[in-house]
Amino acid sequence: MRELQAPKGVSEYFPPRSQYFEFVRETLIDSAKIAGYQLMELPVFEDTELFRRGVGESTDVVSKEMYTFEDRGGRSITLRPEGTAGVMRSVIEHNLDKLTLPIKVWYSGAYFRAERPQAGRYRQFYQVGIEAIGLDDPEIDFEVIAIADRAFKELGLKEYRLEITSLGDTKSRASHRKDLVAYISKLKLDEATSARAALNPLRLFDDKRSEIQEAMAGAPLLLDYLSEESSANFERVKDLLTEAKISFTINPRMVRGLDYYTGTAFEFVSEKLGAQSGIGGGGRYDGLMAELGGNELSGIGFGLGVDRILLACEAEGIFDSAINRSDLDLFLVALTSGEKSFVSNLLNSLRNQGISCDMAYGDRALKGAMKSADKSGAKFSAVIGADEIKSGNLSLKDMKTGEIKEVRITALSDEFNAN
RNA sequence: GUGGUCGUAGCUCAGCUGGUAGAGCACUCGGUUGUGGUCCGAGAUGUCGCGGGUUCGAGCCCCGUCGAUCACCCCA
Repeated sequence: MRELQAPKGVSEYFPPRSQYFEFVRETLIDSAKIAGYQLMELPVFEDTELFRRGVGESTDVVSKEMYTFEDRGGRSITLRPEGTAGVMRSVIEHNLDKLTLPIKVWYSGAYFRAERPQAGRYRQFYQVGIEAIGLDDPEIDFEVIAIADRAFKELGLKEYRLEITSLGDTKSRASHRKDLVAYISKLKLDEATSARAALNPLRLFDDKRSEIQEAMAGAPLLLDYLSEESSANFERVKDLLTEAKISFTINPRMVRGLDYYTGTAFEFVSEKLGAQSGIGGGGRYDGLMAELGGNELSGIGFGLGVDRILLACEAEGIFDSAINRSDLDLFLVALTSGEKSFVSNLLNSLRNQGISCDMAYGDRALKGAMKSADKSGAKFSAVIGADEIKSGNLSLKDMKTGEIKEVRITALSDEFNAN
């Protein structure tokens, strides 16, 4: 074991793979931005109470997966396990709900859950999320789903599916729950499972064990209990998705892990990942704002798992053809150490003019320096020796074609700005 | 939190029934005068995850531990 190593279960991204991570994250964010969502930058830690009330005591996330500690002032602090609760807190705290509605925000960052690590499941993971608050309308439900779907298509993902359902309103949920509990009480379950069912009977729908799935086959479905309004909303969302040619399947057994969801709920699942195949999910939450002490505003949002989406992209071979994503225009090589300060200055002045360029550092032989030029992925390279400095001309080499053309050193910036 | 598998050079891995380590890739240098990507040659590299035990002797066996991985639970 190394003396120092990263804590268990964290994901890290470094070159060259970090460029794909960045690409994925930026693509997800762009999809939200072009729909009018604005940045919300929030703390990674919050008062523990926020998640207890916001996410729900009955959830596994709160009951056993939070990183909670006491700070120096004796306050109970928790590393955010998800993003929505923090957004709500901030909206309420800064009275954003008094402004024009809906509030449409996006956010991105690290989240923390103390789970056993697994492929696609990390203790620190990254999400891009959006929330549209203060509007209860199928149109906005559709918009939120479409933003996620557009992001995935933009990335080039094909092997994924969208599952949707409606979790109904408070009344429909209550009557369904009553029947479901009655149904479950007749089943023979082991201790752990019935304890889980007692906390949230819906969980049993999600159990992967075949005996449980068989036992649940005849269980009453929430979709059959929807109120007229919920049902009409759900129909409208489905129609909009169909019109937009966003394919989906209805999964009446879908369960969301956090307690606050109501109404439209959805999940994007990659076909190319293992057990942790959910690449994004979200839904509507009616009672959350009020629960946290704010106005009775409804909202909808999603969280997209950047780590898993990156994994899915790789599994689909999306980056195979992207051989070179380097941003460098030019790579300079000093022939001998005598030209290094000249090159260094030239480099600096080119950068001042907005040209992305780099140079071979250290005392490497020309062959080695050219190798680093190659590896840098720069579009052009140039060797600078005493001759070039004297004449003021250099040979600009196109690294792809090998073509060389003479350029005045003073005209270098024009050469690149023209492109 | 539960269970399975695994942990050898920077990376991917080989190492027979225990005798103190190897390959490919990558890396560095070179193949005569200042141009990379192919080819050829040379070179460097490891406390075999860590700790303990068994043994004359362990990378290979046993125990523990840390980590990874896969599944359950749960979820992004």
